[in-house]
Parts: sequence; structure tokens; C-alpha cells
Amino acid sequence: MLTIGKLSEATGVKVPTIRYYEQIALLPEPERSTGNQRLYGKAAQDRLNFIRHARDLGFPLEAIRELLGLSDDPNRSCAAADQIANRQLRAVNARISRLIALRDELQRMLQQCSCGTIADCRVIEVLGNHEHCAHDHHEGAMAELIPPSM
Amino acid sequence: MLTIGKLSEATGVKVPTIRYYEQIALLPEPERSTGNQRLYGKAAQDRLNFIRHARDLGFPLEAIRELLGLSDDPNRSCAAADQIANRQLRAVNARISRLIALRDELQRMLQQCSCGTIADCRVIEVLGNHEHCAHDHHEGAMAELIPPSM
DNA sequence: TCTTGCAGCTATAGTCGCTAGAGGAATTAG
DNA sequence: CTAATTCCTCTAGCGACTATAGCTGCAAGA
Repeated sequence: MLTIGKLSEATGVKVPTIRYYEQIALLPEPERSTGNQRLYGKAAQDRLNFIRHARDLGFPLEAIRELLGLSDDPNRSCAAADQIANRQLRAVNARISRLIALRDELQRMLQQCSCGTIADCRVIEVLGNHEHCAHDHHEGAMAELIPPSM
Repeated sequence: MLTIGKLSEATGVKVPTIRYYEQIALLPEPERSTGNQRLYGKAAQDRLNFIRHARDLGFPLEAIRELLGLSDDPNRSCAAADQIANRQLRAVNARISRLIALRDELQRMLQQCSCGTIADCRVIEVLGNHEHCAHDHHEGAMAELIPPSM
């Protein structure tokens, strides 16, 4: 039986995140010790590994919930799971191609910057004027690619 | 002079987003008409285009705030702007390589799925068991790549 | 045994970058 | 003049955490 800290270490999921997963019912409420501390067994560890892994692969929690629901009922067709993975693959491919266009533009911007004063800074200029753009990252649908953090 | 709706149309930034930018002081408070409606001039439009463009390139608002601060002082060196853009480029590159690993994994997963019942579905298995992974998306720093939406 | 200090507990609020809704006032089209 | 649209402010919600406050529990050293 693992305490939450040990489970965190074992899976690479942070302690508050584990509690958060419990709160949103992605993990079941675990046993408690006499002193009210959470105690986890192998099943919980497997489940959390599954979640961690799926998160790493970019699945949103709702998709993971769906996948866990499927795997809890192993006689059902896996077509649904397949479909989720397919949907995710398409999303990933789209994000890759947008990011590549974006990278090219950033590189171009940086190459043109002679690093003098702001007055003739290409970075500022390119950002300020869309005419300087090589790519059309102006046509909507771009919002998806913006990262949660830098 | 443009109303907020016209400015929105002209820049492609949604109306509530413009108000939000004003709220967080990324845009200055504009003039108002007699009926208390916001009125924007060319300067505001340029500034908003700058923001829009930088957001498209994935810059977080704080970086944009910094860039706007720099461009207000055109005699300073543009090294700082360059550095911000470089940081962003590195972040983008990191995300690309992780996404490519991710895509490969998803493709592998889908190829192995024989689409019978869950019992022999590789999708669930691969996600649940890290041993099946071709790539090392297990070593931290992965959190960044997770998308805001699917 | 005592104490120190870390780990755990609950609950709440904050993060980022918006987005949605309520409930009104102003402007514009017909 | 009316009706539709746009605008206003304010508040709350999203996803997926993360941080803080103010406790209690527990293991190891003196």
C-alpha cells in the first residue's frame, strides 16, 4: 500500500494532481489509514499510469474518462477507443503542421534582425505588420495551437 | 474612429477579447462617444494587430506586454526583443519534437489495434503500459505540450 | 520521551486566455 | 417610430492544474 507521496513518486504525477483526479472522479476514492491518509494499491497505480500516459499523449481528461469507461467494460467493441485515438491523431497532425509554419516564421524573423535598436528591429516590425509574413497564420483555427505556457 | 465591433472586424480579434485586453491593460482605455461607447483610432488598431499577430505566433500575453513596452522606447537595443523571440522559437521547437513523438506513438497504437473487443485492443494496452512505448515521453517537461483543447 | 520537521489533510483561491451569460442602454435600419 | 442590432458592465465559467493557509499525522534523531 502506497501513500499519496509514494504513488506520486511511482507514477510521476504530482500529489495535488492526484487529489484533483480524485475530486473529479477520474480516480476512485482510495482506502484510508487509521490516521485518515490515503492508501493506494496496485489497481490505483495502474489506473494512474494509464491516465498519466494518456495525458502525455495529449488526450484531454474527458477522452481519458471515456477510455477508462471502455476498458472497464472489456467485452465491448474497441471501435470506440480506436475512434478516440484517430481523432487525437488528426488533432496532433494539425498542430504539428501549424507549429512548423510558425517556427519557420519565427526563424525568418530572427534571421532578419540585425540587432541594432528597437527602431529597426525586425522582430517588432514583423509582428506589427502582417505584410511581412511569409505564411497565412491569419485565417482562424489558429487559436488551437497556442500553448498553455511558454 | 471605429466602434469596438468594427475594430473587431478589422483585426479579427473578438469583441469580448478586446475588452479583456483593455481590462488587463494590454490596450489603453480608449475614448468614448457621448453614449459611452468605445472609439478606436489607427494607433489602437496597430497595437491590436501587433497583439493578434504575436498571439498567432504563440507568444503569451506577458511576453507581448514586454514587447510592447520595448517598442514604446525605440532607441533601446533590440536584443531584448530578440531574446523573447528566441525563447519562443525554442519553445516551439520543443513542442514540435514532442508532438512528432506523440504522433508516431498514436500511429503505432492504431496499427496494432485489431479492432476486435477491448480484451485484445492495443490502444488501451499501450496507454496503460509504458513498456509498449517506442518513445520516451515519460521524462518530465512534457506538460507543456498538452493542448488547450482537442 | 520529546521534539523537530516533513508529509499529509481539507478547503479555497489563483493561473492563463479567453468565452458566455444576464440585464440593460444606445445606435442604426427600415 | 419601431425593431433589430450593437453596445455597455458585471459576473461566472472553462480546462487542468497549482498554490496557499491552517491544520494533523507520523517517523527519526537527541
